[in-house]
Amino acid sequence: MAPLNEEQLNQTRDHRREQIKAAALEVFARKGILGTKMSIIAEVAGISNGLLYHYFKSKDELFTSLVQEAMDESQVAMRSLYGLSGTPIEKIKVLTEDILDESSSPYFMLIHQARTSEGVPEKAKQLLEQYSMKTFINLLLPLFKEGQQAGELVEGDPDELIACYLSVLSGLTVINSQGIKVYQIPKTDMVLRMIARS
Amino acid sequence: MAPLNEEQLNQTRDHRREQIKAAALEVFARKGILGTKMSIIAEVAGISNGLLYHYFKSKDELFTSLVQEAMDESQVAMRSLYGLSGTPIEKIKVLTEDILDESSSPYFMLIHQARTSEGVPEKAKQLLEQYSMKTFINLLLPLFKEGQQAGELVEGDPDELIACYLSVLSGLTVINSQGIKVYQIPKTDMVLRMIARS
Amino acid sequence: MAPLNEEQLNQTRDHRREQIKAAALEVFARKGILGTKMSIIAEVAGISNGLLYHYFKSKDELFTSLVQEAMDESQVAMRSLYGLSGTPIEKIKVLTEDILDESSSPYFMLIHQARTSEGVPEKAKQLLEQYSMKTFINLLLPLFKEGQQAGELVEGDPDELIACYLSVLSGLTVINSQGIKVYQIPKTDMVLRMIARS
Amino acid sequence: MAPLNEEQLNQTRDHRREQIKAAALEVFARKGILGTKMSIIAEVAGISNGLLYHYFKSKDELFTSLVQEAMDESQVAMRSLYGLSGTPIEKIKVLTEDILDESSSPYFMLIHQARTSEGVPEKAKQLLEQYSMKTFINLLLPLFKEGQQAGELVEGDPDELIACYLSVLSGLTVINSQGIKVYQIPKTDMVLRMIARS
DNA sequence: TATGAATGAGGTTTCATTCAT
DNA sequence: AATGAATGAAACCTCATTCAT
Repeated sequence: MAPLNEEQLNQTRDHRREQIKAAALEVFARKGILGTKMSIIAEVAGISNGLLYHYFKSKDELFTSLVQEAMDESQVAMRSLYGLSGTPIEKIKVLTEDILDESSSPYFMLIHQARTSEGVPEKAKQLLEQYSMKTFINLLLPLFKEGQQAGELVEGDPDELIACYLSVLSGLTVINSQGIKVYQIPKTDMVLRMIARS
Repeated sequence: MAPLNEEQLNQTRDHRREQIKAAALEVFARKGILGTKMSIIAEVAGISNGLLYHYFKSKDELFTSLVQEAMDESQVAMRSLYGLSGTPIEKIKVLTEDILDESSSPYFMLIHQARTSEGVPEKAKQLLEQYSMKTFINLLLPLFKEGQQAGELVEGDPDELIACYLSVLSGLTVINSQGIKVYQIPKTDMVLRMIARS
Repeated sequence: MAPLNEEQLNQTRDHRREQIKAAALEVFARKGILGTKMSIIAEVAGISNGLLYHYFKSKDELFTSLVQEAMDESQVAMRSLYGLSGTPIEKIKVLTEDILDESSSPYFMLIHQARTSEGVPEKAKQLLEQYSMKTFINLLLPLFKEGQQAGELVEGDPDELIACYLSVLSGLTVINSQGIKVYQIPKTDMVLRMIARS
Repeated sequence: MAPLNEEQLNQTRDHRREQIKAAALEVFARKGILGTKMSIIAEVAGISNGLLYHYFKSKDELFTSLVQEAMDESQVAMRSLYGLSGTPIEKIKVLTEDILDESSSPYFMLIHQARTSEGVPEKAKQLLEQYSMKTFINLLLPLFKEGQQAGELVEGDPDELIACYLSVLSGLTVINSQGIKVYQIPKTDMVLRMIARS
């Protein structure tokens, strides 16, 4: 008599949630919170306006949950570097390309939006403060230190080095998207030059 | 109390316009178009809400006129480099510090906002397309070429070099503001390393 | 497992209807029409949202059918007084206690809600007009007249007496519920004093 | 050059506020919070929807400020009794008529709505708890005690007496409005009988 | 010119009701 | 019969812009 078994339901629900999150991520990352209308997200997700609120309590909650996810994913990406083979600088290159790659960058762009835009919900701001920058710096610290010892990276306070490197990438990430086709440049090498010893 | 003569009136009028523009620049640069309310601009300018509309037809017009001005000022700043004494890389350093300096950066930030934000009026977008990037590149081209010939800058297509350099600065500009005190880093040197020959 | 026969099906159906009505009565009586969400009724009834609509076409219909039932029950309660032994004032006391008793009052509260709240469906209003007050007055008229003749009740137009008495009870009913524990007062005696001859 | 002097402005503003409050009081008192649409208040006040928000931050704030005012006014009405000449029961009769009089009752109705309806803002609830009932009881306590000593009122705990008396009036107040023309009865005398010694 | 009240279009959110399974 | 996802109308609220003075 039950219309759908529990597993099927959960599957559908999870699928919908992902579908909505994917749509929201795309739009939020590109347009920021204020530039994003819930109706657009609904449209992109191919669902009705009201259904959004079946899955997320509010625009703020949706945005915040994406920020949370973005932070997690970013950390995973950074942690995974240590599993790769290669010299420190090579690993950093992988990370850089990953961030600058449009297809994977929405998460980084979202974080950028959350950091630099107006209208970001308080909770998202707290997430950023808790996790961000310092956390990322700590994650990359061993890698950069190793790079410095190997003489691959420039000297100086590694914390500052990483912070600056991430800031530049964060900025470039946005420039890179937006449909702004400034120039298709091999940016990776240039960014690396900031931190690489010649 | 004799009524003001025409010149005085014009002076007052111009003064008001500048006053409004200064306020608007500050707010737009920090909060973007969508994050900026006309009422806030009025408040910062110390005038009433309605008076804004005596001087600027609309929010869009106000924003666009600021973008125009920002482009002009940026060009002036770049052109003025050629009047300085010093090697190319030294001149580029001056420009970089100028851009990264918070107090002078609102214009650069505004341009960044205009390039990367949602809700930018069509006319402002056209301005950006007309003038921007290519124009700036052309302005800096002699300087960068000179730098390459002098062996101070890395080799490669100078257009790409400049575009990338400006993109990074554009991104950093926003990071730099926003009260985001991520880290107080001597960014200038690091940014320069992207383009400087070791 | 043999399929259920028709009678069993009907029984199930009726049972469900009662289950829903009981839930709805409780919630409507406490929160009024506008304060009551269909989803809450479903939850209280322990069924799904959609199933409500298999048994009742709409919120309005559900509410209206409850009002109908409440009217009927109230009349039954009043009619049953005549079967009791005791003096008129004693019977009225029984009725009063019955109405003020929280556990039995939902029906009276519902009628109160229907009379005094916004958003009451037209059909429920018609029911109230058709049946209410005048009907109740007529039901109680013999009792009150008898009481007056016995010198137990104050004199005056018995219709007015009853109307006022019921109005007061109606008002108290709501005060009494709502979790408003203003004061635990032996209200019955005081209310009776309004109509009882000293 | 100033368009209107400050006094004129304040006058206009105050007038508007009162106009809005009057409209809101009327509608809230009759329909409760949930039954009242901001657009209706605007319509009744003869202004645009948006202007409401120029004067009151939200529906909740508007409602709450009215509740505050209603509490104040009620207290004033009760305090003023002590300035009247006459016996205690005569003063209580004045109060009763005042409350039951339709024209002055909106305030009492609003308080009733705030006490008994769903959707009442938290702040309004706090106001009710702070001030209500106990405060009113204390205000009337001397009067009722005096009445008891004079043998005009029935005996018993005066707190309970007052609480019950006010509850009945509160309930009647709503019945009385709503366009429910149940019966035009001389209710005052009947209500008084609840508390008056014969 | 200058003010701040006033308007109204448009965005967010809720919830009765319908639909697919 | 039963479920819970899905829809869409309608309410609240914001803010660019206009208006009366």
